[in-house]
Amino acid sequence: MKNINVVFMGTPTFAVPILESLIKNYNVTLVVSQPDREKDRKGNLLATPTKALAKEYNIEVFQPTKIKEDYQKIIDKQPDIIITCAYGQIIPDELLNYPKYGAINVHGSLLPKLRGGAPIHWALINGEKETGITIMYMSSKMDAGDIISQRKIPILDSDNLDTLYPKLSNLGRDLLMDTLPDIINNKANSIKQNEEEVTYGLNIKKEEEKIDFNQNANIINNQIRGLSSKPGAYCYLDNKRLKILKASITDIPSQKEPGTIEKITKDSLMVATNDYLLALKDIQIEGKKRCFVSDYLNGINKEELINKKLK
RNA sequence: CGCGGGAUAGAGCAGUCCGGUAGCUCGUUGGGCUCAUAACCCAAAGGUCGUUGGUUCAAAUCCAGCUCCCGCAA
Repeated sequence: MKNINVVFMGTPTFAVPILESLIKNYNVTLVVSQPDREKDRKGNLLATPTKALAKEYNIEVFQPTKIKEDYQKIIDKQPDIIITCAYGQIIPDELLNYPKYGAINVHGSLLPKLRGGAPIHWALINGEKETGITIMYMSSKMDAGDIISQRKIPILDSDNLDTLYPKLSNLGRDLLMDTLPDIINNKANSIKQNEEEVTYGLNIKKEEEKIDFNQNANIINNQIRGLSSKPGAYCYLDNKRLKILKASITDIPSQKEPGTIEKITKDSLMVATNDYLLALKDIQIEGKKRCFVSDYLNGINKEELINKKLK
């Protein structure tokens, strides 16, 4: 398979195992990623994860600001196939139509469910019991192309973003490796997506990270799972930002106004919601490191904390 | 030089303003109580107070530089 000329387009950590596997088995001649945007506190730009990996293997990297206008470099590589995974920009038709084996995408949901940039987050937030990977041909519409292959994975109650994300990333890698030979040998069948079943999992907005305790405990818990540990679901305690990284639902009915710290146990802050108490287990207060609630409770006056409200 | 918070025992914190014996809660170890225990009681170990320099009779504390961690913003 080393004779197949692959251009890979992808940006975040999710794409890394997939890219690495491609590098080992195919001839990846160019890696396209979003421009470096993330900075550390000193203002230094950090390389995107796929760029960092490409550099390890001495593969050329291309980071156009607008792929829509700036794609000739990819054509010049004369790819046999373009493989994308969480690239982050809409790719122009000229590119999608160029390679003889087409342009395919590895997506972190069971399409047509959860089209968009944050399918893993939303699968958790929505409380789904299963999700998976879809490999499809790309079309000009976001995540709407014909499906080549899919593989499912259960979502466990114990899963959060930190655990599900790498599972899906590795699943994507495995499915791609199993699917690619069929594509190259023209044995792949693809089917259209059922437009009536389309749902979206668009990128998370800031306001979607904020917790509204005026909901049922399981809804809040799913939000916490879907955002943990980064960016983290948050609320405010004493005007300080409090991220909640892990919680669990109890069967104790809430007595007080939603958001009230109703009870404190050895290892939990029990917060009132619309229905049952939510037991906070793992938190991070603004300016502090993440810590278990059991540790946090060792350092504070519990009497003063009780009946305070999270907003 | 984007804004702000922080660094004190294995963990979470107080003490810093106003310099003078290193504290709290938990954990660990040993002992006791108990049918038993994650419960209770007693005891012990565990700290160059991030780092370097300055002021002082005396610095965790005051002053200056540096390092690292975290939140926000991009």
